Amino acid sequence: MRADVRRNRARLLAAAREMFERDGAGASLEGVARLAGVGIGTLYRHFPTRQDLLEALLADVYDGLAATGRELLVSPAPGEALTTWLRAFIARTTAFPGMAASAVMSLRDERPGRSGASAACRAMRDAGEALFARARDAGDVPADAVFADALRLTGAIAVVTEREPETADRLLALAATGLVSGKAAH
Amino acid sequence: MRADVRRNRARLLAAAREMFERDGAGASLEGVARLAGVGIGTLYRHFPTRQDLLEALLADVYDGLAATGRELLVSPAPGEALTTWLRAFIARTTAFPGMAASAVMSLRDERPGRSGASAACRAMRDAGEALFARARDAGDVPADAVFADALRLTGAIAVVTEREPETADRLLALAATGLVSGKAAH
DNA sequence: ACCTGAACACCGTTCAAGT
DNA sequence: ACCTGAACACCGTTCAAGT
Repeated sequence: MRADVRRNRARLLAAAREMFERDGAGASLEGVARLAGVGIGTLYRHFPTRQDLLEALLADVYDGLAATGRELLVSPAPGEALTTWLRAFIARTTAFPGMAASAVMSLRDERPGRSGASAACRAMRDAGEALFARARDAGDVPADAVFADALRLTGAIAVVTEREPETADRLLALAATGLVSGKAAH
Repeated sequence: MRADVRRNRARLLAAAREMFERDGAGASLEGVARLAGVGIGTLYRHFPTRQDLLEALLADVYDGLAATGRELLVSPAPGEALTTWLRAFIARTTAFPGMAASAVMSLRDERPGRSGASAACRAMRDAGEALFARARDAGDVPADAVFADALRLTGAIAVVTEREPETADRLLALAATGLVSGKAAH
């Protein structure tokens, strides 16, 4: 990749992060290009859709979560390690309004021919799934629970509690404990 | 209210429902007005913001959920009655993409000087809370759980599983059972 | 090969004129 | 009192011209 191309890409990502943190994920793309000091056409060349731009930002988040997940794998309490990681997922996917919704979309996206966010997303999921499997083997997670569902549920909490960390913690604790006991849970 | 005003309002709501079901909650408001056979200014006079229009549609949903909640109050199994009602909440707030997000917003909205959706929302919450309290008294819900959190968590599931009823059921079952057992749940 | 920004299209919102 | 729709503003997106 040419040096100026790489620099433009980096500037666009930095500008997008700044604009999104100020105005949310729906911020003006013209504003992003202006702040990056490039033409609007350059933004579209690098990121054909808004979701592409969002997923490029998410890729960094996913790299960090994958690393955190691998670190937690050696912690003594499997169940606690899992909830710690899920809390980190929420905290880091709520850097700006709309980021968590984009994350949930990227979780659903299974198109194989994609690199970038998709590869980072897969690595993040693998790290989380290892934590999940360990907790399940330890009896800390119901035997029939599926990791993809657990992550989706966590993403759902992130979506509705953006910018309200205390509420996110309460809802995750509620989901962890279980809302309804016994056979009533279907 | 004058007859023509009431008729315009009804036409706008029917048109909005149709457009939203086709294009989601972000559908063109000009298109809604056109379909309703009124000028765009009339739409804005009746519903100053898109959220006002969405909440008017939600008010009907909330009325239905309040009625369902009161019926379920006499069912023999308190925990099961609660989950049935929560499932209904998800099913009825996902009539079109974006409706559930709007519902979650209306749950948060506590402005007292509002009628319409707000009153219907309060009645819906009261009915749900009665079911919740009964389930808690029966020991089917953790003693320290809060209804507002349970409803918010259910809304979160609705937001990320719009148009995927099976996924919604699985996530709600997971949240009901509990993701992580014991002290690991924080 | 990449970048630029004018040009086009579309939509949200307001408000002066009309009924 | 309510309705209309032209007018304005803003933004997303493309693409011909330039480097």
